[in-house]
Amino acid sequence: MAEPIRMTKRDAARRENEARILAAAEKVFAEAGFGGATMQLIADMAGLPKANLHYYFDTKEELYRKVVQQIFEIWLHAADSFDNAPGPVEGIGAYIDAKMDISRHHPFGSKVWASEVMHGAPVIQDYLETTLRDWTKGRAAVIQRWVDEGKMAPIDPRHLLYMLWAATQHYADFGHQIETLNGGRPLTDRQWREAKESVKTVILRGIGAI
Amino acid sequence: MAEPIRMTKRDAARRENEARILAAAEKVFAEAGFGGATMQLIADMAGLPKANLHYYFDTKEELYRKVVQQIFEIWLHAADSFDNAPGPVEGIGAYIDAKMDISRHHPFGSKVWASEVMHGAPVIQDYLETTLRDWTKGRAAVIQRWVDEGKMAPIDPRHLLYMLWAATQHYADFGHQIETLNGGRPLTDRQWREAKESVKTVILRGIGAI
DNA sequence: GTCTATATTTCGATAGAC
DNA sequence: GTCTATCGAAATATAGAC
Repeated sequence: MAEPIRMTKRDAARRENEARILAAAEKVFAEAGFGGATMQLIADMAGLPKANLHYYFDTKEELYRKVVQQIFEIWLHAADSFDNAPGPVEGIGAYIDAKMDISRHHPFGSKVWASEVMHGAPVIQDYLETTLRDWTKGRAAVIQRWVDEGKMAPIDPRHLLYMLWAATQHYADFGHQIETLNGGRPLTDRQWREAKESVKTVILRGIGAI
Repeated sequence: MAEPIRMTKRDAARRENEARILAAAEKVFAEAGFGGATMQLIADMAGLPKANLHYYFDTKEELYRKVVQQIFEIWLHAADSFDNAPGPVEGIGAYIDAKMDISRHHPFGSKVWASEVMHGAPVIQDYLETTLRDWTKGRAAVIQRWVDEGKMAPIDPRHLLYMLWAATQHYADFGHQIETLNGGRPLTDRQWREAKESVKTVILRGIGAI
């Protein structure tokens, strides 16, 4: 009779510990890279003995893989803003907003993703070739339709998508450089709004949508 | 009497070995990150015994530092295209051309730079705070002048610079992703030209310069 | 200047008591 | 499930013959 309750408690502890470890791992992997990250650093940041990490995640690589998968999900959700939009002003505008918000609130995830891709995507190559390829194909078709409908200038949809990814993720991946050039201070709320507006204005006017 | 010649030969050998090591190190650091790179890998790629690396560069960190400095010089030279331009179309257009060429021909350097900044610039923080800060201030002033002269729309010069860096370097740093989305094949000459034109068109129209 | 062999350290992973 | 102690592998760095 006590079993269900004990299982629930145990499961709750497991979930919490896993979440703590994943959050710590995301930060450490982002700041030190996969090779520079150590299980000891992650354990210290999670407030757990190193051996416990190996209890929840067999190997360092498995832990890293989970972190990258987590990030990938976040990227995919940003695409929702893109859908069901009547035209590029709403669709691309909302997408930029969503991506900029992610850069601000998930900078570690963005960096881990960037690092993974820069090193040749040794862990998530299959995602690139399946999920991301399909996603890109679909969005490129939407953009092409907007071009055909005369709602924006004729731009290669692929290169436009790359520009959107580049411009938005830059604020996370190169956040340290931006902060340094900002006098060593993080961007304020106001500056983040200005950044968003700058990106949206240049892109939307650049594709002839406004 | 023979000394000068022997010194010259020795110096030539030294320079060639250093260059070989630096080229190999740039590639390995780019592909594996600082932590993932090993002196053995670099030595193998340079075709030298591992101990020789320590003869030319005392520590792994010193070798890495030299690689990053080399890259920094390349970035600075790209700024020449930006100067002495009558307006944004010529200045920013030439800058985009130069940065895109660097992304194509120095992808490893770009990745090492990106990785260094992403990890908080532990090695080149002083460069960010001096050389890069001054450089950015100067270019931002030029852009602001163009705005004041009515040659382009009122855009925050900082955010425009970030967009230029982001859009151009993305083709190096995320080259693997772009290649995967291109059917697993590197961009052709034609596709590189299209990429350049896309970036230039969107940016220059986006800032109201064309 | 070059290279082999090795010292020293660090890290990922595990064993085993609790 | 948790934690201490430790193993074994791998990496940086160096010693010393040539």
